[in-house]
Amino acid sequence: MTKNLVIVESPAKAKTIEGFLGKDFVVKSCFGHVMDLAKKDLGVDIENGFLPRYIISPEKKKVVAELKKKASDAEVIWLASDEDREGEAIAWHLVAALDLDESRTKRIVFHEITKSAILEAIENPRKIDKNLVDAQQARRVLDRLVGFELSPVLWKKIKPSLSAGRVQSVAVRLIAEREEEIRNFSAVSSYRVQADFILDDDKKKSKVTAELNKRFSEKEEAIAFLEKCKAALFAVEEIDTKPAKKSPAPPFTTSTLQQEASRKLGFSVANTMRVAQQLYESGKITYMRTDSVNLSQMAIGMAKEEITRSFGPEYVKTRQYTTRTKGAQEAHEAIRPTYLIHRNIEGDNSQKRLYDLIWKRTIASQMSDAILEKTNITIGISTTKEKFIARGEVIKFDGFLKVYMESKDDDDDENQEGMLPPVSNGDKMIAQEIQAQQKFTQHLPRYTEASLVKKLEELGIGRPSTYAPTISTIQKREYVIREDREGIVRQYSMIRLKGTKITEEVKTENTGFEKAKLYPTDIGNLVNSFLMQYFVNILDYNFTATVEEEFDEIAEGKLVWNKMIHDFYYPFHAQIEETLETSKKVSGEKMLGLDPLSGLNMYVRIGRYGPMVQLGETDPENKPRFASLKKGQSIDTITLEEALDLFKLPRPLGDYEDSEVIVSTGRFGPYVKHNSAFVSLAKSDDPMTIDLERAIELITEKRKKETEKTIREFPENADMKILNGRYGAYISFKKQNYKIPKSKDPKELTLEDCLVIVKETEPSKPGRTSRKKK
DNA sequence: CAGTGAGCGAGCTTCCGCTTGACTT
Repeated sequence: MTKNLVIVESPAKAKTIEGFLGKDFVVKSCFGHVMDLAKKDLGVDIENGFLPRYIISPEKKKVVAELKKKASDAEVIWLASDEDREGEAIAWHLVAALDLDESRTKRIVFHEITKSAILEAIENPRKIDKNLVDAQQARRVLDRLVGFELSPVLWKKIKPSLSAGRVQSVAVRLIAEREEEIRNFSAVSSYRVQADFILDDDKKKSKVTAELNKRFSEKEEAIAFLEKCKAALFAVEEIDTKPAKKSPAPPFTTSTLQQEASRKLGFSVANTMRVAQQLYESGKITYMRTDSVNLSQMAIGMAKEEITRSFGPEYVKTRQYTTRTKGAQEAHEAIRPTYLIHRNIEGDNSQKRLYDLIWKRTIASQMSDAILEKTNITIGISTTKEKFIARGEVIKFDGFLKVYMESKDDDDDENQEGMLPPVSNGDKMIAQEIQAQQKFTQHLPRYTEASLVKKLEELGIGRPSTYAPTISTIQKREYVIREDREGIVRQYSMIRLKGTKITEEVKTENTGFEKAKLYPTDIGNLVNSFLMQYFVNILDYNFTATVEEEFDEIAEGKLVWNKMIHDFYYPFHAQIEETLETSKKVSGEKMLGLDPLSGLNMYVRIGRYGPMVQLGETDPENKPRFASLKKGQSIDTITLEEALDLFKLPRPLGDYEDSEVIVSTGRFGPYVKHNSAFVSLAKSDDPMTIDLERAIELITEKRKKETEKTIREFPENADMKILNGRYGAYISFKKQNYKIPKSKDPKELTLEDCLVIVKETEPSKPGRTSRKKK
């Protein structure tokens, strides 16, 4: 008999809390939401006041059954889900799913996982806040209505299986629009002038690098300036020294952790979350999905101690940060080490590196400001009114910089500011060399996964638990692709004045190289422009912020949730109907030109299976030829020549073992076909240029792998095989696969052993990756 | 797994936000 059953969302949290409470308490977790709208139809009864049709989520049936059993023999059930609208809804769903009666059900909340916080929560139970639940219902129903009415429009007007939603469609819009801006950008160049001086009277001949306070747009102006410098005298005219300070960044939230792990460690958003989850589950950090920068008093106390011990009391400056993020719900603490005293942890390399980052960020957030001194030295030129400026920065007290410095997205540090030598007004300077270098303006940077998360968070779109899944959805739908792209080589000119000689040199630089950046695909662009044309209100960057305000009103009891949904739905639904009626099917079709050989028209468009080219008209008499675009090609940029190349496949390479070898490209990329066997080409192979020799090499390799795949065969029974797969050895029998018990050595198994295993074990179910049956 | 792309029509796809395992050939 359990006296008290406490239900929290996360199992790791359950374990911790159980330790704080006495033996009269059992703590279990419900693993997040247990109920959701039915997936069939809309899951919402529109005619009946938008009544949601809830079901217990199929994957939660087991959890619910277990909790129900535990609850039935508990005296009091404490619902301790998070204190935000999703958490409130979870508590409410638990009441329904577990069939709890009000008299023995209590709702409690806490913001930090400490004994005192939990005990205090137990002392102050409350009832479920129905207004907050209603705000969640409004959020849920709105997302369902938008997603499930918008997506089918895309199926009809563009292509099946596409998706649209309040969050993902805005994410795609951001990327598509940024690419558009970059396409329209044209770089403008100007000449930046820098001089290397030495101090004339100084014995050490100290060096000073200074930049001219003016850039020249034309090369002639830069040369004219250098001409004036030939006979000029340079002297210090002004020294301006002023104090400055730098403050540490607040502790990590999900979004800032993803950004810093991306910049400092090169982690993808998904990888960061996976590693953080591992750290959380082993008790090393606090919860990793949070929008709060808040640290508990206990954590601040630990930080103070740790900083005093490691760096001295002058390095301590405790701070309580306030969350400014739009729509933040702050159900958790910031992400921090559970015990700041643990400087290092056990674990794999990724875990150690991410932990180190979290430790440093947390500690730094409670450290003193860095005190700096910034100095500007103005150097006059006797022959002209322009000035050279030398900038210096000296750290007087390092403070938090001893531990941690936040990275920036654009880290092209051109002016590294360091120490300047001591100078006085009037000091003479000698110019060793003056360079005018042609510089180009830069377009806005493309989004990385992490900088997209940052932007979404700024717009108040998405939640800590959905940033990583959203990023993966828009890539899975092939709206967006993450890739590296080569830069281009560009020429720039460098004009130097040394002594009295001016020389000009044309140099080259590589520009525009991109690493792991997000690009819109053809489908992404097409879907985005369609949605922008017909549903600009949903794609509006302020749409979420506006509905969030209404959700807040619902939570405050000032607005009835289904009234809000009613007011949103009917105009929106009319828009859907109108679009279905008036808009044409779109494919982004363009004519590229004429095939010089056949005289047929070449078109490029989005087909049922993605971007494609079509040679000839759609005509039942003379069917056109089709070909898919290759990876990396786009309907925006493909040329007629490239399109013609696509029809050069399949290409016969010659004969091998008396049958023809053909190279072509299919659903899964380029391949070589020989007899009825297919071999995929390597990344480095090009189907247009591959020769017979290389193709035979690929075929032989594949055959070798095939033989290695078989561990054992039995002459007595051809159906029975022991094969080596991705997850180790397994038994294959009559097209079914069976696991081999860990206790058995696959090499030692006899045919009899195998037959026993086949008879006694269930065949492995085909995985999610296998093709669906038609 | 492997050269699809017409048109018909069945039946399917799809949202966001909370949580982790179960499982893959």
